Amino acid sequence: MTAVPPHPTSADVARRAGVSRATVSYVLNNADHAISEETRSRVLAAARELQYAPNASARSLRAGRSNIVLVPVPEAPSTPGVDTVIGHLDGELTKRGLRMLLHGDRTAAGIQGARAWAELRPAAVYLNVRRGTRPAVALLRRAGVQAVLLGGVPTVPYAPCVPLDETAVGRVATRHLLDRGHRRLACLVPRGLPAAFAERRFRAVVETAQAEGASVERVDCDLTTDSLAAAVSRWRDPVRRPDAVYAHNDEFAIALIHTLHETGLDVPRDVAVIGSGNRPLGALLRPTLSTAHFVVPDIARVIASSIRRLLDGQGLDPDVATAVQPRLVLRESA
Amino acid sequence: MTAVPPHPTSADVARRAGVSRATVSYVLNNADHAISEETRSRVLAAARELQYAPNASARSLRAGRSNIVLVPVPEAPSTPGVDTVIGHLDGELTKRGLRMLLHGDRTAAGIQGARAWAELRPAAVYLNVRRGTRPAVALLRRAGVQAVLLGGVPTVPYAPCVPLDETAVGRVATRHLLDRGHRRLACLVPRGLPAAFAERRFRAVVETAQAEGASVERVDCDLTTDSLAAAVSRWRDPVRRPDAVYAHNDEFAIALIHTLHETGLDVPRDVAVIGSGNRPLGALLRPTLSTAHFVVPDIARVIASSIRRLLDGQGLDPDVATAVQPRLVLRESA
DNA sequence: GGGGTATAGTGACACGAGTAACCGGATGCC
DNA sequence: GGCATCCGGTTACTCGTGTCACTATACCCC
Repeated sequence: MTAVPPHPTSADVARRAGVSRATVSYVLNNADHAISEETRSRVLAAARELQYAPNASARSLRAGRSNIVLVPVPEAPSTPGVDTVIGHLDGELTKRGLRMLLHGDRTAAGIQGARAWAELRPAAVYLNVRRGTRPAVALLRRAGVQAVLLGGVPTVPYAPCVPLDETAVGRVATRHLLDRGHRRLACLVPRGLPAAFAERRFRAVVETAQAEGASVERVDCDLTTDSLAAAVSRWRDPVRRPDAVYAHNDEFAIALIHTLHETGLDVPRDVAVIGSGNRPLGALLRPTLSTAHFVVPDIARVIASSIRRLLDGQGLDPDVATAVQPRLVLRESA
Repeated sequence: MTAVPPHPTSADVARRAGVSRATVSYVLNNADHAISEETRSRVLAAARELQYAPNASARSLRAGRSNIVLVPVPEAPSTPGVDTVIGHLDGELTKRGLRMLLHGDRTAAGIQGARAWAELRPAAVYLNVRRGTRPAVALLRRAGVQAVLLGGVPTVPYAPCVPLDETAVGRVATRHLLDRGHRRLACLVPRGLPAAFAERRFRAVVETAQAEGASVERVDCDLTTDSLAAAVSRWRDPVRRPDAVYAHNDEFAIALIHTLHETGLDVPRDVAVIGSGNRPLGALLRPTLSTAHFVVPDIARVIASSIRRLLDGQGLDPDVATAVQPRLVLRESA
């Protein structure tokens, strides 16, 4: 391991171009400071030759902020679709001159996490409303974070919020089942996921159903043969069988349909099944899967645009409300 | 939006504790500098009361490096499992006092990307060997990045490398099919993925098979009914039918098995099928799916430990070689 | 020739933290 | 008493950048 020369600084560029460091700075940030075309090009040439890259630490120390948008993400991208939102978000933010950095948020909970994020002095932070408690937001604000944008429900008064409601897919799916005339529903409640997550979505389904006088059987299960078979076996008896099932997501829906077939029940004739997430496999296996899902690119776009607007002193993107509405994809299974 | 007070600095802590800023620094970094127990606790109390969080920019500017491990990730987590490696990696790095930040690498290609990463002056960068060209690594080194660790094959002479070979799962799966006596193989080559990715894995399968005198039919397809059905239809004729198929990954394997059943072919009696990735659904649908996969937690552990060791001036973790070997999960389909 | 103004460029300071060098006082040892 | 040593703490400099305030030259106009 030979000693490597240190990275060139703006002083090196200045020396090489035969000008002062201030001039280099003005040129490279093309500030509106009069600089002759000739020295400008000399500076640019020197920077290129030295492969100069400004030191982000020094820059954000001086500026008091960075161009970083920090996105704390949960350890496992368990929620299907969340990972893809983030993938799209990166591109959208880049278009707007910002740099997205992901940071696992499992390492520090509560206010500890906020403190860790604050250390980076990002320009903006986009995080789940559950993590964005009032003290956490206050801490980030004091740390100089200009835009703290929350995602999720319920919306809170102390920070702007993209009302991205994961339970909405459950509601939309349920409403479709009701529209088709089903009144005896069932809802899978996965054990593997964080309990509160599955629980909330179940409650949304129940509320939607009860408003129409429909019943909802609760089916706790996980993604194993035994678990699903046990749940399904008692549905052989038509009296105990629901008309339709909301399977929480497409993986469970596919597995459920498979298990129903093995039990001798047909989908959708005996039981209708609907999932959520719009996974590719759902369009492929027979019967093809009906599903409710978010329009990921639209959501990513309004989040990025809202962050940019907040940094520029404006409010949320007005398209937020429509972008967060889930869509239905109707195929054979329900 | 009311004006918020700026974030407290170490000077604020010093003022509150009635000591100098240097003392605060010594206490908070518990350097081996004699400080009385009494002032130490006064400083700690002041820091806690002010919710002081050090400014990472200032710290890394002064130190010339940060505790950041930057991991540029491709826009789409195309390789199933790569995303989960990263999830595990975060935890492993945190255990070792490092902070992982993910950065989309689609925004800037080639040396441009390296320059963007260099701006953050991370302590370490872990990136794919394809992105880690010689000039890119040299640039990072000159930018003060202490540890540049590459992942992937081929290994290169100019930087330490974790030889994580995505084609290895294909080889292991193929070897299993050969061991079972299959000599007429087929291999799915997905169109959706980056071409080179699918192509490399296909070639690995071909090489492994030819060494044993077996043939490999190439099946270009994507994850749609039409595409798979077209491929499978000509297999109704036993003369043209392969003994066994490597389906590239578990999603394709599940879809393929489904299509084969609809065509009237049984798995594994008529055709054996093996995937890779060890997805949960594979253990569930009938026939249960055989699959080759990487042991994600082990891989994450050796990567993290190697980064830590490189920062400490040591070499790669000696367990790297064994950790990157893929494992077979044998179930019903092959 | 004096005063105003635009142009091109420089000097110097601040941002927040880490740390080498220094300093006064108490203690120990011959 | 004289010298070294340890303790507890401070002063002052540094990292790389952005930018305010300033200088110097040239030009124009009354």
